[in-house]
Amino acid sequence: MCNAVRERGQKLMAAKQGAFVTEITPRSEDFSRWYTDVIRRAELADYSPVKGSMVIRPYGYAIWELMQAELDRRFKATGHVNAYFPLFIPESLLRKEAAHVEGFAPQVAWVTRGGDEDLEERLVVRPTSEAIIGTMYAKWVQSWRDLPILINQWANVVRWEKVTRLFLRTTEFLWQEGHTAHETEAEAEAEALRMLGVYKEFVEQELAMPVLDGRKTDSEKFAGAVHTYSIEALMGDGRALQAGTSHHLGQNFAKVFDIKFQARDKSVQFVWQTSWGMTTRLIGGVIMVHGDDSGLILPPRIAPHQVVVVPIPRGNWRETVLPRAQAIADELRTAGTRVLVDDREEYSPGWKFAEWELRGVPLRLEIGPRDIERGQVVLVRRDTREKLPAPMDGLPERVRALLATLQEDLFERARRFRDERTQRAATRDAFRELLEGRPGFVIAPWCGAADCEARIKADTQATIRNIPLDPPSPSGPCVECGAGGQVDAWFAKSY
RNA sequence: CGGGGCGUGGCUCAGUAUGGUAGAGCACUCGGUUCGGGACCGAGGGGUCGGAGGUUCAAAUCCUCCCGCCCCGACCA
Repeated sequence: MCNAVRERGQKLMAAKQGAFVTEITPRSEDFSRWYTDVIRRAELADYSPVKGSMVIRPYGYAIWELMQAELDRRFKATGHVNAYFPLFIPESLLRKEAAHVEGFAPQVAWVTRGGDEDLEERLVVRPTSEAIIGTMYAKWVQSWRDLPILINQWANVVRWEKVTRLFLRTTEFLWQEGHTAHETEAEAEAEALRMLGVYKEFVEQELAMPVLDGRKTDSEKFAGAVHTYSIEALMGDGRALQAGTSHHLGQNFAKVFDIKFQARDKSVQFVWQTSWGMTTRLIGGVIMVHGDDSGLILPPRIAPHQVVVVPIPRGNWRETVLPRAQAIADELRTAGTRVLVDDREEYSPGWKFAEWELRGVPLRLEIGPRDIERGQVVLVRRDTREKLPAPMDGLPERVRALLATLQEDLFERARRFRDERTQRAATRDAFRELLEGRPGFVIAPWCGAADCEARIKADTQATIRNIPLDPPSPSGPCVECGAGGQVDAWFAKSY
């Protein structure tokens, strides 16, 4: 109660001091609350009556659609095709791969009844689709000529999570899962790495989120994989977020699902497989990497509205200002920019400024009678709040250039933050100090033993996020046990 | 799943120690004046207090059980 009173007091103070938005908890005060406040106030998502499950609202879904389009384009460009497999998987199929079941069993939702009859065999609601897809691949592959199979699926999956958070971990979530089958181990390995590269490029280019690409340790890899690659991003509170994973499955699933083919040398072989996925969690990542105390900041490339036009009503503005605003919007649209004209009369311009900042629109375009006299508009960047008067002539080009700059600047800012929060530790004590002082990535030599990894996790909560591809030689002995270091690993507390 | 916190109009909360039948601000509706950083005046609508039991003449308030959300830990995208 005391807290509530104090908080309200602080919010009022903030308002008096000229802060623009007072309806969300400041990021520095309580990062978690800030995160959920932003999501709800920006209308990205809402809690649903189903425990652990959320509703993705139109504005949030529009972001997902833009991500989907960009990812899908990249999948097609690398020769993949989309298909759809069933939501339900017979228990017996899931059980075939021992490590796989073991990994997923605690998170699986079961269907035991259909209508008014008990099922003869229980079904699981897919937590991932290796089992059902492997079963189908066994039917489709006879010869080396049938390979590779490069299929992607856009779907929902269910994992019975104990603790859920909007976007980051919900019982049901949306994702994309690629499942490929190849003739050789080298080909599968190349595919796993290629898709990791696609993910990195996508996240950095479209989401302006710098990521570290690397390999997971054995204890962190996907259940049933030979090895797992991931890209890891650093959130605004210094915790890491796994933004995408790509697995080399070897022949583990091929052997249990019997996916065989006649090879070029006429021998019968098992296929080599990969799988890779990205989820709606990325939306949570975008919020936590770019957002500020005023709310969301969306990278232009995934912003549902890249520009919001706010006409300033004054005098007979409906005859003068509004038509100009509409004309400018049309011009921008023709040039390929996503524009919204906020012509609502029930809200003041100031209210609209705050509202669209909260919703993360990258660029605001103000146009009023004064501007029209001068043949200009006022552009305002969401990230820096800079006000930039711009002549009406050549506006589409100016806006496009500004959006591109903003996209780059967001990436640069995030990269600088990540770099500032990435430190090296050579000793056990230094490692612990760094983690407690300024949360972020800590690079430290590791001997490769699962024990050391587990011990570090147990007393610092930090895990090895991944080990960079082509790691340099270790910088010293293992931070935990002092034995010869094998690699420099990237540690962090994570979501 | 363990520890802690919280559920009262759409939102933020007051009211709960001392039971007497629900209030504020914001939001919303209508009318008018406004509008270059969350405008103002006037008139309205809306809650049975997370749910179910119980105690009592009387329960938001006391008791029991259940549910949900948030935060911190063990598991995961």
